[in-house]
Amino acid sequence: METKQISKAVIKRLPRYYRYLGELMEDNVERISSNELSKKMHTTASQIRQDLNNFGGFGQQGYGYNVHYLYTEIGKILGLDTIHPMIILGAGNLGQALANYVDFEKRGFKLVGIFDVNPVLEGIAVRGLEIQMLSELPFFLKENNVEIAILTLPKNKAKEMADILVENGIKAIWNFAHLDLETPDDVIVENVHLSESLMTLSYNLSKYRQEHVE
Amino acid sequence: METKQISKAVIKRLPRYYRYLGELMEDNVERISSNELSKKMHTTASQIRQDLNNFGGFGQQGYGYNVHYLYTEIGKILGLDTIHPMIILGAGNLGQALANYVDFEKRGFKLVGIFDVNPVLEGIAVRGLEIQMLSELPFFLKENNVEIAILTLPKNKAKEMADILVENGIKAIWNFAHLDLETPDDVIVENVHLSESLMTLSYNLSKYRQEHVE
DNA sequence: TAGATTGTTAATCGATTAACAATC
DNA sequence: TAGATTGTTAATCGATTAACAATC
Repeated sequence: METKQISKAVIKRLPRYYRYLGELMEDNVERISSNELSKKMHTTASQIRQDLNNFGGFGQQGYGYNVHYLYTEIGKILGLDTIHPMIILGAGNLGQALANYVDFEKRGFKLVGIFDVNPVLEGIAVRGLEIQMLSELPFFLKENNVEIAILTLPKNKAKEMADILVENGIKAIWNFAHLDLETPDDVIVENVHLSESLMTLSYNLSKYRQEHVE
Repeated sequence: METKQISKAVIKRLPRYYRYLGELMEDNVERISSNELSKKMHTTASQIRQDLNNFGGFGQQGYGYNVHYLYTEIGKILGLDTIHPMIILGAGNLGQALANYVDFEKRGFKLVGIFDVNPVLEGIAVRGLEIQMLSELPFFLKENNVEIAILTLPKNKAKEMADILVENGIKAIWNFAHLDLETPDDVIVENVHLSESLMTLSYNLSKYRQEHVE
């Protein structure tokens, strides 16, 4: 089944809509118009309507959007209505931080394994899971249903492990390593390049200084 | 001084150029053409030349770009040639993980303070810095030169602290909290919304499944 | 019904790619 | 010099915004 191609820009905005709708629900707001929402989100009503209409007509003329309904629908679109078993490769500071993110489990992202190379870490429990050695990974992948692998290993190790993940049929990698993974087309890679984000901040700061101090 | 407006898309790509050029330097590559680089980076030579020419003519006809020179110049553009004193607000898992990121210090991002609300953490050393109480933050900001504040606090606390940061003249916030900070125009906010990144991955996974399994 | 607001088409704006003259 | 490759202008493509008929 081939679905209509939806632009990356739209997809990147969906989680933000989801977040705002969640907040509206917390505030017991029942319905909202694209215009009101656009003001809250500092965007245009037109963009909101265009974005949502990629997925269906969730609103009603003269009424707007039902907050709860829209929240649920966007949740479905984002795949938050199913459980996603995840493993973490790299039990360093970042790996452990991600393991302890409560929000993820709430949204269906369920941690089922955590791995590292460092023998010192073996057996230490993180969020109720004992850290395993990366050498056990291929066996683990064959025995367990894993959807998403989180890569928080150093560059070289990350590259090596990505190959093993692909060989064992993993189709989604959340990559925190400072490299672009070379994976087949059917493997989904979502990168979080923290240092690049910090450099962007640094750029904006420098530019601001140049424009205002001199 | 008003500089020509450079699009966000271009700026977001700069750190990636910087990373690739760094790798080329490690491999002792002296010069590279936009065409070669475009193949490595899976982009177009045209885009590379356009991007770079926003900042100046770094190349030479018939020769290409000198890797070391271009690396240095992009570093300067990104503000990596100066020291940026940073503080971390929130000494939880993520805060500590970021504190221990070796790469940051290498690029001039120098951690000078780490804060939390939890009294249990007070005085515990992270990367040689004792965790301080957030109540001491305003005083600390008055006494010390701080450029960047890293926010790894929960939502509510983050909102509150952002106001204190702004009041005390902080001009750059690296925000990991799950909210959009409402700050004055002259405050630069760079968001890292991890859960939104994970949802994007989840969306792509769901879409892939729909297109291929059914 | 009248007013509000969507869904959707058309217009505009911006970003990417192509092309090529300039020049090393 | 001839070949290579940039810097830059022009063409294309895509995304955002505006407008408005449809309809609740």
